[in-house]
Amino acid sequence: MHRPAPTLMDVARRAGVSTATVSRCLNSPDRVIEATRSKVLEAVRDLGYSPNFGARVMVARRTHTIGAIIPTMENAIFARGLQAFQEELRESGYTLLVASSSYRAEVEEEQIRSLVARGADGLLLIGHDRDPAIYRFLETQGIPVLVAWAFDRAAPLVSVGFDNRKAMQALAENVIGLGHREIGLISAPVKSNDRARERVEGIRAAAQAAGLPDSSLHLVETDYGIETGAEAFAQLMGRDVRPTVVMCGNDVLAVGAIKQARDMGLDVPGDISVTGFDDIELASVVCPALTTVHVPHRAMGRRSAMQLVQMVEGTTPGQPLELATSIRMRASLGAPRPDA
Amino acid sequence: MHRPAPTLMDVARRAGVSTATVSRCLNSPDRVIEATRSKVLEAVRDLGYSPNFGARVMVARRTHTIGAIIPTMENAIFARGLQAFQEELRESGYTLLVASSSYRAEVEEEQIRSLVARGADGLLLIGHDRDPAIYRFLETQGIPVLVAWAFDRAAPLVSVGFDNRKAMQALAENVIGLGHREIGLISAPVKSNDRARERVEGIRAAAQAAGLPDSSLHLVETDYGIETGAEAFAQLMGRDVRPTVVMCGNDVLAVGAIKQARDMGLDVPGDISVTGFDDIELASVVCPALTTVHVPHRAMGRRSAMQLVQMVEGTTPGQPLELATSIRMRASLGAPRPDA
DNA sequence: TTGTAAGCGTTATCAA
DNA sequence: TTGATAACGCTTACAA
Repeated sequence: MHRPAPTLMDVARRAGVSTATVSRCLNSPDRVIEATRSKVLEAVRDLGYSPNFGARVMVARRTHTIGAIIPTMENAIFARGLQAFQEELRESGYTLLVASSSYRAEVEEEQIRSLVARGADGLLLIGHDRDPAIYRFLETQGIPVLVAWAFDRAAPLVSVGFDNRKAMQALAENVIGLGHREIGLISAPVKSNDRARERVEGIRAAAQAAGLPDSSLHLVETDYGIETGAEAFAQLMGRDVRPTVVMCGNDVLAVGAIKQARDMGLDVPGDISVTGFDDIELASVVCPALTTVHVPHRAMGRRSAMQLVQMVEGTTPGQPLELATSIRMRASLGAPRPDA
Repeated sequence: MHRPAPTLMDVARRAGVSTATVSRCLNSPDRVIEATRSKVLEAVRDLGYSPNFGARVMVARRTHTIGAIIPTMENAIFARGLQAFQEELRESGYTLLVASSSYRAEVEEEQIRSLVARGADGLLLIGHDRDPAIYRFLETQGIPVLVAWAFDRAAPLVSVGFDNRKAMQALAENVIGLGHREIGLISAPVKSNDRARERVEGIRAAAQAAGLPDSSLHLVETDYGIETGAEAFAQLMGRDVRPTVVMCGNDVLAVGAIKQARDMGLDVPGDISVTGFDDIELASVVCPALTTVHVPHRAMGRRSAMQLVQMVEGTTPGQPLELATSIRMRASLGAPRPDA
């Protein structure tokens, strides 16, 4: 545990050559004669040599590493997209380093600095909402940054994602079209979370367009989780005016809502409709299956990786890419009871 | 994008001091007087300076980085434990780097080398099954390695986890106790996956102990996924002897099985019982709720982090820790039909 | 309290 | 084809 790792020098000594030759064997094997090469490679194996990354980076100025900071790993949404992101990166010869911020802005900032310090060649961030100071920092560091899971052509950073507002608005229009007039909303905290905020705004926009008064929207904010979704649902059901539908900011909250409805003996969608956002596996497994907005997570991950690699390699300045979402109509959404 | 990042030298020049002083300001601020310090810190801010990790590591020989390689990110099981792992690490001042191997041994090996090269102070691996050569490599590198999600006191590496075999055996005993005599098994591929293998063996052990012939076990191996679980289930149902229960190697496969049962018009557990392993959120959400083995993922993550930090800091040589699992009896498991 | 200078382990440029 | 040797950006004795 405390034995120092072998260095290039150790290998060179053992093989009876110079460090330069060892380095060449490893990096451009054809520039070295066969006999020397095999001698060196043998020494490498014997010693279990592995090049020191720090030293290598210091001289090469490139780490072939991409950093990603996501709000949480404990979340199928990011996990799936990230897996695709990493697969694509790997194919381009890059390694992915992941950190999670637990949805806390100050932790995210710390992680950004940490990944930059570690020499990440590029960064993937989720959403646009953050302290401008951090953008200035990234600017001076000259590190390409891509935003995913959101799309905003006007934002300071290039994004590959979808329009959260538009997507949720489309779903809300459907909901209102079915005749719902009192709409419950369960949202993740909107502070420093543009995705959550935009989704709520999408619903507002749809309501306004349909001529519904502001009072017909009943909002509860809560942390991400099945349990918290259930609690928020119970809270909504306890209010004076009961909504006929509960639209949730994501599938996990929605599943919590459905669970709570079951526990309260309410029929979904007979007594109350529920919708989600993301279309993770949970959505099609829960009973009744969840009506939700389908997000092309894997495509977003892959495209983000391609885009970011291009930015890092200087081929392009970074092009915003908007992906389409679609609505998955499933059993959890129905028309409100006529007598309600 | 191509502007070189500011160096310690740049900061020193701007603040009109030596590089040593700048370094001291950053690392031991009390060894420098207030006036100088503020001058330096101002220059740091102006320039958006961030220390070069490579250079720093080269001299400090410590990265305060822990690497983890998991089979996949797209999986609530690892995600939850890993989130806890990272939270605990953060509290101890370590950064987590995650890589995923897509369940491929050769990719895992590549990732191990990559993380080692990046100067990870310690490594977290999943399960014990891998090429001995890689253990030799880790040995020569002198890097502490901890195995999680499995427990085996006899294995070459210290593990923090649970006994997959014992856990599954306990569940199987329950199943057999209910009267099941023909048991379907859906397992992840057991090649280089000791967890999967041990779970199957647990069932075998229980069957043998109950005097069931080997022929009463009907095994299908398939990749991880809801869809693949569904296909495997359909395959089992198509065989000459229909099992009365299908035990799955994990919850995701089990949910696929339940889904397929529904699609085939089979009642669970009336016509066929289904069990899982892991107790992820999916398990309690699916209808009917899934009987499964509860694994203390978060605790495992936290304890692994604590253990690994201790190993890295040389406080202890690493102590194996076995965590207890328990059985969650839910609606998906019942007694077989008497007439079956 | 601050500055000077010697490494840390690589890679790359020259010469040999 | 190979070997010296000078960077790379930082920390840390040691000197001042």
